[in-house]
Amino acid sequence: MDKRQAVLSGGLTVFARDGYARGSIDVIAAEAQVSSRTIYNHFQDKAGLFRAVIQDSAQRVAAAQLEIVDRYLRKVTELEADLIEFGIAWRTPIPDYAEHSALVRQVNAEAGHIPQEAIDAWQETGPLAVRRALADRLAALADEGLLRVEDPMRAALHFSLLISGANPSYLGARMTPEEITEAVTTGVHAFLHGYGR
Amino acid sequence: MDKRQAVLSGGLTVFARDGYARGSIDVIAAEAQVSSRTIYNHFQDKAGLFRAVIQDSAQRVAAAQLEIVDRYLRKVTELEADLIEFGIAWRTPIPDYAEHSALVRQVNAEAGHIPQEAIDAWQETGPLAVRRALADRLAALADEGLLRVEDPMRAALHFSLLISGANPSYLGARMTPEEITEAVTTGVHAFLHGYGR
DNA sequence: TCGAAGGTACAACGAGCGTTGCAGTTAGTA
DNA sequence: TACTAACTGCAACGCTCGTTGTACCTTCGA
Repeated sequence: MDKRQAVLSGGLTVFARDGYARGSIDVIAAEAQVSSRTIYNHFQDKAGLFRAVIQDSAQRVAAAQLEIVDRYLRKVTELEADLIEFGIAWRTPIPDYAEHSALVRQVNAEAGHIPQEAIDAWQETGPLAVRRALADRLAALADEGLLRVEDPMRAALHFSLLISGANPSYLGARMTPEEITEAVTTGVHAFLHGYGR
Repeated sequence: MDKRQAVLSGGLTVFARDGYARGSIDVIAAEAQVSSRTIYNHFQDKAGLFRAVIQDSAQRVAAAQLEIVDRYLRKVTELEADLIEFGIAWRTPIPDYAEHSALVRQVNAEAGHIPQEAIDAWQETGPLAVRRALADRLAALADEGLLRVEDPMRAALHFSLLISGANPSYLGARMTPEEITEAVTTGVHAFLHGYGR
C-alpha cells in the first residue's frame, strides 16, 4: 500500500543489479508494481530516486549492523571466540544484504557521477556510523586490557576488512556457512595475532 | 601510430571514468583521436572492446606489481621495515594506477553483466597472478622462520587488504605520500602483530 | 607509378530512455 | 453520497547511443 516504500525497494533491486546508468525507471516501476508516473510524483528525478535508495538501504543495513555490534560486543568474556561469533553474525546475510552490498559496489563505481554531498551523507549514515560503533567497542576492550589499540577507527577498519573482505565480491558471492565460518575464523585470528614471528 | 593501442588506452580512460553503460564509443574514439569506425575495425563490438580493455589494463598493472613483489621481497633482512617499504612502493601510484583501480571498481559493479569466462580470465591475469606471487614470497619468509603462515593465499589476501584497503575509495582517492606511509605502516603493523593482548 | 590496406567523414537506422502532460480511475474521507 | 488525493495508462518529445554502409583519402611497399 505504501507506494513510496515499494518504489524504494524496487529501486534497490534494480539499481543493485543493473547500476545507475543501466537501471531504468520503467523497470523499477514494473518491479515495484507501480506506474512510472508515480515515481515522479514521489521523487524529483532519477538522480533523486537513486540518492533516496542508497540512503534508505544504508540506513536499514546500518541499523541492523549496529544492533549486531551491540548484541555481540557489549559483554565479551572469551575474546577470540566472541569475536568469531560476532564476525559470523556480521557476515551472515540478512535479507537484502546481497542487494545492499551490490549497491555499495555500484556507489563505489559511480562515485564520480554522484554529488559529493550525497556521498558524504551516505557514508555518514552507513559505513561511518557502523565503523564508529565498532571502534567504540574495540576501544572499550582495549580499556579492559584485552586488546592493544592505538587508533580505534583504524582498528575497526582493519577488523572489518579482515573478516568481510575475504571473498571475491565478483559474482553473487554466495558463500556457504562453512566458508563464512572459515573466512571469519582466519580473519579474527589475523586480527588478534597477526602473522609475525 | 598504433591505433589499436590508442583505442585501448582511450577505452581505459573512458570506461574507468564513466563505466561500461555510460562510456560511449564516440567519446572513446575522440579520446583516442580515432574515427569511431576504426574501433569497429579492431573490435567486434562494445562488449568486446570492454573485455580487451580490462584484460590489457590488468595485464600491464599485474606486470608492474609482480616486478615490485620481486624487487622488494626477494631478499628480506629487516622484516617490518622491508614490508613497509614494499607496501609503500605497492601503493604509490604508478601512472595509470588511478585509472586502473577505478576500472576495477567498474568491473566489480558490472560483474553481473560480464560473461563469467571474461571475469575468470581477468582475475587470472590480474589479481590472482599477483596474489599468488605475494603468497609465494610470504611462504618463503615463513620457511625462513620470519612469519607464521598456514595458508599463504589467505595471508596474501589479508596483507593486501590491510595495506591497500585502508582508504575510502570514493572520490579520486588521491592520498598524500604521508597518508600512504601512515596507512601502510599501521597496516603492516597489524599484519605482523595484530591487536591482541 | 600502382595498388592495397587501413583510416576517415558522414549519414542513416532503429532502439531505448528520461521526462512530461493529460484524461480517466480508484479509494478513502467528510 | 460527494469530494479529494493519489494512482494509472498512454502517448509523445527530444535526446543519446550502438552499429553499419559507403565513398573518399592517406601511406607505403612492390
